[in-house]
Amino acid sequence: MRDAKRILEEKDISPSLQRVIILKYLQEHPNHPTVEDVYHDLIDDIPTLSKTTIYNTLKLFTQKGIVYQLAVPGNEAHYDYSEGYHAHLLCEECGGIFDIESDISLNIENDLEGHLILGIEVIYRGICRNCRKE
Amino acid sequence: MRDAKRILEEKDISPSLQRVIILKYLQEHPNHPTVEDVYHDLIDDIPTLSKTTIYNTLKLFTQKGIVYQLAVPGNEAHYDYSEGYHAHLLCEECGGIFDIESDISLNIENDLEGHLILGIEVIYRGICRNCRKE
DNA sequence: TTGACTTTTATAATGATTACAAAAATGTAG
DNA sequence: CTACATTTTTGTAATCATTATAAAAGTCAA
Repeated sequence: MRDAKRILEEKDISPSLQRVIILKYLQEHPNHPTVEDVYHDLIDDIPTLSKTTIYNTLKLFTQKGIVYQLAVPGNEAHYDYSEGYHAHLLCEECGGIFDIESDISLNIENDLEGHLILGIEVIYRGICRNCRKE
Repeated sequence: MRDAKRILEEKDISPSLQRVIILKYLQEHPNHPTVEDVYHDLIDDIPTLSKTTIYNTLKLFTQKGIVYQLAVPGNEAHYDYSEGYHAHLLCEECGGIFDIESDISLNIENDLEGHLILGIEVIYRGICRNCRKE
C-alpha cells in the first residue's frame, strides 16, 4: 500500500492530519464507504472530526483524481480508492456493491464521437452471490 | 415508437392519464430528463400535475424495467427510456450527458463471479465535443 | 510574536426525495 | 344508478445528503 502522505504531496495537497487519516481509511477499506461510514469509523479516533471536513476532503480527493465517486443512483455517494481498474456490481436485493475483476480491456480511445474520453466506469446490475443463495 | 399505453399494459400497470403522458414524454425526450424537467414541461398540459406523481411514476417505471435511472453522482437522477442499448458520456465541464453508440457487445454472462447479472451500464467521463471547441 | 494564510469546525441553508393523509378517480356488486 | 372498495393522484410536511458560510484553530514565515 502506498504511503498516504506521499500520495497527497505528489498531488500538491498539504498532508494535514485529517487528510492523511481519511486517505488511509479509504486505502484500508476498499468496500466503497460513504461519508457517513467514514465519519462513524473515525469519530472515535478524532473526536473533533466534522462531517464537513469529510465532505470537503473527499471532494478535493475526487478533483485531484485520488479517489472517485461511485455512481449509485438515488443514494449517498460511495467513494473508491483503488490502484487497479475494476468494474462494480450493484445488487438490487441488498443494495451492496461488489468489485468485479473486469477483463474489459476497453478500447478507451481518446476520441469517441468527438468527445475526449478521460475514464470509464462499468456498472453491472443484478443479484449478488449472497442474496442469490436465499 | 411503441404505443405507451400498450407498454404499460404489458407490464401490468394500469394506464392512467398521467402515466401515459409521462411515458410518452420520456419516449419523445431521450435527453435524459430529470424529475424537474418532466414537471416543467408537462405542467402546462396538466395543470394539476404533482411532482410527487412524477416521483412515484418514475419509481414504478424503474421497478418494472420500463425506464432506468442514470447514475450521475451528486446530482438529481436522470431517467432514460430507450429501446436499444447505449453507453453514456458525462461531461466534466458542462455536466451534460451524451449517448454513445457503444459497440461493446459486452460478454454479459448470466453468471459473473457467482453474481447473477441482469444488466450493464457503461459511463465514460470526459469532455464533450461542444466544450472541447472552446 | 505578529500577521497572513490554510484548514477545520459548527451551524444554518439548500435541494432532492420520501412519508403521509386527504381528495379524486375508477371499478364493482347490488 | 347507487353505494362501497380500491387505486391513483395530490399537497404538505418531513427527511436526508450535501453545500454555504463564517468563526475558530492551526501552520508558517518574517
